[in-house]
Amino acid sequence: MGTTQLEAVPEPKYWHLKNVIGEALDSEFAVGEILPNERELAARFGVARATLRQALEQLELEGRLQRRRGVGTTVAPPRVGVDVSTTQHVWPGVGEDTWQAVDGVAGQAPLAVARLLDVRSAESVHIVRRLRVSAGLPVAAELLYVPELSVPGLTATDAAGGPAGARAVLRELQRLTLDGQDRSVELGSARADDARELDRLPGSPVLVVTTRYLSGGRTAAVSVATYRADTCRLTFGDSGDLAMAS
Amino acid sequence: MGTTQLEAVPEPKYWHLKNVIGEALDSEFAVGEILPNERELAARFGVARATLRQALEQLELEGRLQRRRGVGTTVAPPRVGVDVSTTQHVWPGVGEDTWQAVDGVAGQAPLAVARLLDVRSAESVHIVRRLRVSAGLPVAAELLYVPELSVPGLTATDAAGGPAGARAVLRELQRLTLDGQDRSVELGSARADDARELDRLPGSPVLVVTTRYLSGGRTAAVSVATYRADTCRLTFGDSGDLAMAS
DNA sequence: AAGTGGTCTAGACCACGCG
DNA sequence: GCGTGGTCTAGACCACTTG
Repeated sequence: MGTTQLEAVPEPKYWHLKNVIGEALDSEFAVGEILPNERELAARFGVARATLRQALEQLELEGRLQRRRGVGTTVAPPRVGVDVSTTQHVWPGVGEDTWQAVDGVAGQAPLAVARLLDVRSAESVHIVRRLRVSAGLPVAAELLYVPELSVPGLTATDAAGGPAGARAVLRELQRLTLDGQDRSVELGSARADDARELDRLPGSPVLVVTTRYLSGGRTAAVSVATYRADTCRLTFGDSGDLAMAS
Repeated sequence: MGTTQLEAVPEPKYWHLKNVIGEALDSEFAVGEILPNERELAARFGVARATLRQALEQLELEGRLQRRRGVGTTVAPPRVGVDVSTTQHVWPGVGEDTWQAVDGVAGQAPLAVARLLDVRSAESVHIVRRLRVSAGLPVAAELLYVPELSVPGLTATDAAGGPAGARAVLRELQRLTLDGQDRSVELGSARADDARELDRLPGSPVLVVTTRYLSGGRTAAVSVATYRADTCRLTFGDSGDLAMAS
């Protein structure tokens, strides 16, 4: 009875730390400014480096910090709004400057994609690799899976081999009538190859946008685009611009 | 010269571990099955517990595992597709069973929301708290910010106090004509109160869906909905159902 | 009370970017 | 070569759930 419980809910140290640093970020740091290094920060707050890192990880997840090995930790700019609205209803690669074709190969779709395509998982499909660039920085890497059935006027050698092959597939795809598309967004972690192209470490959090392109009652193509979760805010608006900047 | 470098690219242990366990999950475990505990797994793989945990964290981020303190680690079911398509163009709370009103209070919007509402940050707004339930489980917690200007026929006492007040605000809002809406999705970490309602730990990854409701050339309301990133896949489709289930 | 995952420590070494 | 963040260890204790 005698003791009044002042700290009834002892919140974790890293959580408290995250909030403290977050507030400091708002008031005492400018975008792009570099923070003291982790060993220094840990010492300053009187915690182990691992605990300090847990706080920084959260802030990076929220897009407020950017950490680069060999360089340091900097204050991140506000997230970029990236338009992924589905209202345009066009095939990938039509009025293009946002996406650039990187490569085209023949291969087989992963199981989950094969199901969406309604294709035997061992069956060979065209795979087009594209990169989305915004303001000079890569924001997304895409794998576009196109069954050979969707682009009959194309040989395997046409489709393969560098950007030219990739563009050939996109061109053939655009000859079909697009009946509709649906799209989903979920959290994922970057595969090794995507991470390399996005200039991130393997496993970093990404937003995975899966789009199914419908034509003639079939799924004509499936796109799996992985967006950097730290720097991107996906926008779907009619009016597009949900600016939160100052 | 003598030694041939077989492991030219030493990938991190936790990464390799993640892949090994991930494959085991596909082949040797059923949904809902509980894994051996972390100390046991770490010993079995010959790594420190922290390293093992790093691998499990990634798998949980990808929605493949579910960990609960005091209980254990279980194999997660495939993510639930949650429809968040914007095509309906309706005010929140119209043909409702997916969302349930929890509470209504008067308060002031956080800075980022105040900017979207074009409202002085100190100005009092109605705040409606809602919970989205899918298949009996909470999947999202929402804060709906409604400036008093948008619902002039409502006193502060009408709006406050439990579910009834919340529903009063929604009802008034529906009297306006909805001109449009736009929406954005980004990664965030759960605030303490959201985490509690979603049955997660504070800071767990969430998908933050911000919706702006436009009426009469103004932003009549802003909704900030946080979805559990581990269990949810947000769908935007015309045809809605992007099922990846077996 | 026992067993689980969650937090935290104090160290060590590694991989990378830059001067 | 030096300083940075990234990985890893071996241990301790805490918070929670369940029998």
